[in-house]
Amino acid sequence: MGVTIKDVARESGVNISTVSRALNNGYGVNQQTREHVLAVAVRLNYRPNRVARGLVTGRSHSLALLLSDIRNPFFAEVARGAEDAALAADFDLILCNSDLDAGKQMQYVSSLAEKRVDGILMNSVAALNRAQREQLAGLGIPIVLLNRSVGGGPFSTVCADNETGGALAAQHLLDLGHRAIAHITGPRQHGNLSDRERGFLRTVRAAKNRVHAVVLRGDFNFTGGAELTAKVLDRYPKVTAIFAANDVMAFGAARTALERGLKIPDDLSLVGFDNLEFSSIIYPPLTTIHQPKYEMGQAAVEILLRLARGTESQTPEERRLGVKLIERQSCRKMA
Amino acid sequence: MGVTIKDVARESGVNISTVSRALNNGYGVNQQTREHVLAVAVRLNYRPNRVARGLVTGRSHSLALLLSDIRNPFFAEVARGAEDAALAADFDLILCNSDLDAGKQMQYVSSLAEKRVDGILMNSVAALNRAQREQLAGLGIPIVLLNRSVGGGPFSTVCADNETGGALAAQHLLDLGHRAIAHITGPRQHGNLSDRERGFLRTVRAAKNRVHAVVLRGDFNFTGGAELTAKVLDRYPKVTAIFAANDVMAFGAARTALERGLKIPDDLSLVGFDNLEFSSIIYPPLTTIHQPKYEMGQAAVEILLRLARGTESQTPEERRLGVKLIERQSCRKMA
DNA sequence: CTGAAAGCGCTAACAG
DNA sequence: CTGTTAGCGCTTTCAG
Repeated sequence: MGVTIKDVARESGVNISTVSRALNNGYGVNQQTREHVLAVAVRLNYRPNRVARGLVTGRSHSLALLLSDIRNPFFAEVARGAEDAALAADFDLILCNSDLDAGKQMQYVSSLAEKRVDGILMNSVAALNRAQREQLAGLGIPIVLLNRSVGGGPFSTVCADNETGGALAAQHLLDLGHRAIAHITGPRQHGNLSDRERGFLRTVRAAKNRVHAVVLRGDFNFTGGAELTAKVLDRYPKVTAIFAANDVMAFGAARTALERGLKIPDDLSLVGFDNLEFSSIIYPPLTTIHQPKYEMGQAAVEILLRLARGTESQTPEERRLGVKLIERQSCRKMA
Repeated sequence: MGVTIKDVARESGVNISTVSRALNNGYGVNQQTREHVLAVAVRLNYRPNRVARGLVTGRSHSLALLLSDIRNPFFAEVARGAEDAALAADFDLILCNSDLDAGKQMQYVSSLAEKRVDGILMNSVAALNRAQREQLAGLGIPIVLLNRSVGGGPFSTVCADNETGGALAAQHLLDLGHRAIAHITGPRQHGNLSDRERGFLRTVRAAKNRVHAVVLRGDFNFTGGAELTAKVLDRYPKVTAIFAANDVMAFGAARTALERGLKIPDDLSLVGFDNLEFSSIIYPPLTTIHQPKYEMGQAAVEILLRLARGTESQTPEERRLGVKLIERQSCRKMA
């Protein structure tokens, strides 16, 4: 099982090093010889053993994508962007689901280090203690953090402009004439969510007319969205619009509205965040802030590749990608 | 960057082969020596280079998952099952998005072969010509095909019991008293879909009472579902229930119903297939046939691992996993 | 331009 | 139980 470079060398009557050169660099070898070698390689159906190559070059030509769960459509989109970028550079991508478990995460990283991956793209990183951060940094493997708004210390980061997104959502609702708006979101510690909140509040407070804004926190999932919306409806009957910190919460909000017989957007306007594919399928199609998920995965891999190519660890890069409002049919214009 | 087995050997005053044994098999080495070596390894923060190991053992301890697009939630779920199973065996999983492009697919396979992956899990395989099939088989890498109902020739297969699923859907609607049912589905060539259709038709024809059944074909996506439903409504006004060949089509069907002012389930009953996470989030929650997606990924990896472990290519295995009806709120009982 | 030789880090006989 | 010795398949000096 396996025709090696030796076979090709023997068969074409040259030395293995010549075969190697002919197959790789290309230069430093006679055009004729090269063509001959190539022909033989094809005839023999030779496939270079990348493992062997990796052993000598020290690089495996593979990257890893560490995320909490690929079933989350947000991550699936990021993963696709990352994989496409990796493929374009002829790298492959190892998928790791960490479930946000710090232990599992470190175990993955450790195993990836043994495999000599050329870089790791970490999304939804579990909180790391100092020792773990240092362990990561000490690995000598390029790492880029996705969706970490705070500086990644020694690591490069990629994230969306969450604050602007929050501002965009608020401004849209303001423009539509809403004067009592609720923002339903997750816990304070969540960096991205609090950035969105900050943008939202900043904008609302800067409004000319007096605007009532209220922020409610809960789980940032479907159920959380549904429950928080119920609270909003109960406690703040004057609210005419809800800005959900992500699309899934918005779906929950829509469910609660429906169950209470409220029509969206007639009785309640709704804005989400993420622009998941599903937000256009749900009814009514959701107005939301688009996050360039695919591009984030792509950008992260590009940075990783640059880092991996570089001889020494370069200065970390922080890339912030733009967001935009996608107007669909979940918001109404107030009288 | 890189403490090797040599360093550990020198530092602990034994030969590298002893270190290797201490770290791997465990047996054939004095308990004391082993502990000492292990301690030194830890102290030096030694991580074995798996690439080097792979070169000599001939196995890379990694599998590949080839699918059309990870953004499809169905595949994401399969991928999660596969990754969990791989992780449990300490293998890692390389993600490949082929977009159902035969060329891209073969290119991936070829590259994976160069990397010496220990097995390939192929989902949504592009149609392969004879030469390609042979090329695949000739690679000597274990391959399992997912979602291929027809025998995979030399390959093992894993798929859900689609025919039973179709039957289950039909029976449910029949039990509810529906007597005019439409099945909206994809092209005839699609093996899984035609299995579902067969189960559906078989059951409907076996019904005691006379039942009108009609099958319409189109794209098996959201738009297709929406368009086919419009056709059904226009051409077959007596239809009281639609069985969509997959959930996404059912979502399209729901959209059309909504746009025409029809209420589900009051005016139209709807059954899907797949049980995507979203089918419980949409309104009304969709009654559907559950496909064990996670388990399919898991099973495929288990077979792959068994194949990879085996010395010689064993006889291919065909695994068919059970499906079940998930009753939610998109169907009504007829008078 | 090409060949010879060293060696990447590790495992696996084979001796002892 | 432990050390010696070959390589795994390839790249990469270093000569020629």
